[in-house]
Amino acid sequence: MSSLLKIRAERDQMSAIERRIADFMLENAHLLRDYSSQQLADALQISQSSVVKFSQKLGFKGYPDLKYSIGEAVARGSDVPVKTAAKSARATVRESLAETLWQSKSRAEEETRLINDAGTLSEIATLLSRAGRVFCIGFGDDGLAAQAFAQRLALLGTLALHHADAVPMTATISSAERGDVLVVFSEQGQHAALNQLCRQFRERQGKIVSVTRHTSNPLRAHADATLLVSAHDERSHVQPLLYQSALQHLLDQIFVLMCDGDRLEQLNTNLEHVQHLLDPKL
Amino acid sequence: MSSLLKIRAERDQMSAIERRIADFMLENAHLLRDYSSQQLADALQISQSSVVKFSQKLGFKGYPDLKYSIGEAVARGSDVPVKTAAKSARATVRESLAETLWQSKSRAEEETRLINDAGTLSEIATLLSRAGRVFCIGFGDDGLAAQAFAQRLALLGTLALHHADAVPMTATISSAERGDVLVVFSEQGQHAALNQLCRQFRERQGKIVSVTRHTSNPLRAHADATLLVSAHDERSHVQPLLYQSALQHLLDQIFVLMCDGDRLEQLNTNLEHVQHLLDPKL
DNA sequence: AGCGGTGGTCAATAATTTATTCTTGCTTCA
DNA sequence: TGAAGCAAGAATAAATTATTGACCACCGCT
Repeated sequence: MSSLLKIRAERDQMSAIERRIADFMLENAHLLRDYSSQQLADALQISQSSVVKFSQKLGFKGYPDLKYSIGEAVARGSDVPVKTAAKSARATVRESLAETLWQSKSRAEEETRLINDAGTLSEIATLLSRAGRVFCIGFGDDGLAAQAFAQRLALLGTLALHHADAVPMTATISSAERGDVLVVFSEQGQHAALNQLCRQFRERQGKIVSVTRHTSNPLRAHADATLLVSAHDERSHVQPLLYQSALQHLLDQIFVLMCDGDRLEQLNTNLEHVQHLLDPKL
Repeated sequence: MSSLLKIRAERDQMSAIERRIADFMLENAHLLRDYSSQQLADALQISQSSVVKFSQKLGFKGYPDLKYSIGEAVARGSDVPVKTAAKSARATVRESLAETLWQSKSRAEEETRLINDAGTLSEIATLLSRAGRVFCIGFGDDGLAAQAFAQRLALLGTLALHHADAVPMTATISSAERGDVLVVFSEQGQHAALNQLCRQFRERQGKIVSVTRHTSNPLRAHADATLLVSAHDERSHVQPLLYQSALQHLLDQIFVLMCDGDRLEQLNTNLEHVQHLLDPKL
């Protein structure tokens, strides 16, 4: 996996100084060859140990190891595109819109893949498979994702409930018991009401899965398992699209993982019923 | 020039020990990452200084520099192909789920791109931009897509209404007038109630946009403009995911096309408000 | 507001790695 | 034979990197 992508993916979750290091590396990846950890530290006016800790935090043995890895990434050409360099001709933009937008989505997907290890995904899939009931909650766009996910689960024969409002959810949750799972969708993970809800749910012995952006946020801390999304674009109207796409892909993976033997049959039966409902002729 | 090539070229005029170093590096280029000059020397039963001198003789600043360069060469692929049999089968399957699923989505996206020309997309974007009110309707998964789209439009300052039920929609539509647009989401396009609705809407001089799978279906026939989705997978539980993804991408394109000047400002204002709502602290 | 606790930073320093120096031994050629 | 030239290694200097411990800021909680 490209170390540059990894840096990009983790960037959100970094402290100010770490982010400066990350940015420097992303921008000057090809110059890094001539930088020792000390020189890099001097260039950024920070301490050398910060550079080393940065490297280790990303999972490398140390600074030289990270440097080596970046060297590989650059050589491989999987360099992070400097910017989506605002193309001059509007016509060009239009023609390739589908393609460039999809590329952005692909990048977001890859970043997201890097920060959720496969083990966690299957753990969550197992957790949901064995759950008594699954509660999904989220507001705004997150609410729609929650609802869609709940519908998917329902097709698999899992009892899944969804709310886009904290008040009825509070009531519903008061009946939760051991074995139930709460899936909380919150891009920023800052919503006080949701944290409250989690505490309440935890008291009733339920398991909590959080789905948030890859920043440090209170919601993650409360959760038994976390799903993380990374999606970036300087254009404020595009970023939400990328977030939604990466999030959806994550959920889709969970869904696929849950589709085994019995549940798959259940799904097929349900799909057939739905088909009939929509078009009695068939 | 690739450092590996250089080593091979110089090999013939090297001393015995240098040649052993050269051979070791050529054979184990991909393992060199984990060797310090001392370890390499130990492995070859030679002195560490010989390794350093070897590096310098070849024109590198020192051993790390040579190592870095070899890393690049390997990454660039100018090396003997590495065997990738390391991972266990199960782990590989798991890890690649994300990737293969995404590839499937990419395929669906591409198919979909091919059957909707850019012109149609911008026409629809224009239509929606100029619309008085936009009505979105769909059932099941389509309903969620409709809702999400309506929410997006609302953020752009367009008056957008959404229903997942034909009955209230009928009522709402009865107030439709020229300049309004109805966006009908229906994967199969077979739903009688929706056709009914379209007829009613057309009588009131509204424009109709259909969003369906790329089959011949009655809904397409009723529409002024059509969006088509292509998504195929033999696994019944995967196909809906692909459909959803491709559909979403189409809608995202429309959305991006609609984001210009005024509306973009409106969007940013709205996003800010939403941000405040979710996290008053910011 | 106050209070542990956590996490991040830096200066100092330890540890490791790399580079140089200096010595030795070998070969070559006058 | 002996001086020059060169390769290699041991010892050591230099550099780079990694760790430690102290300090501070911030966060969530009471």
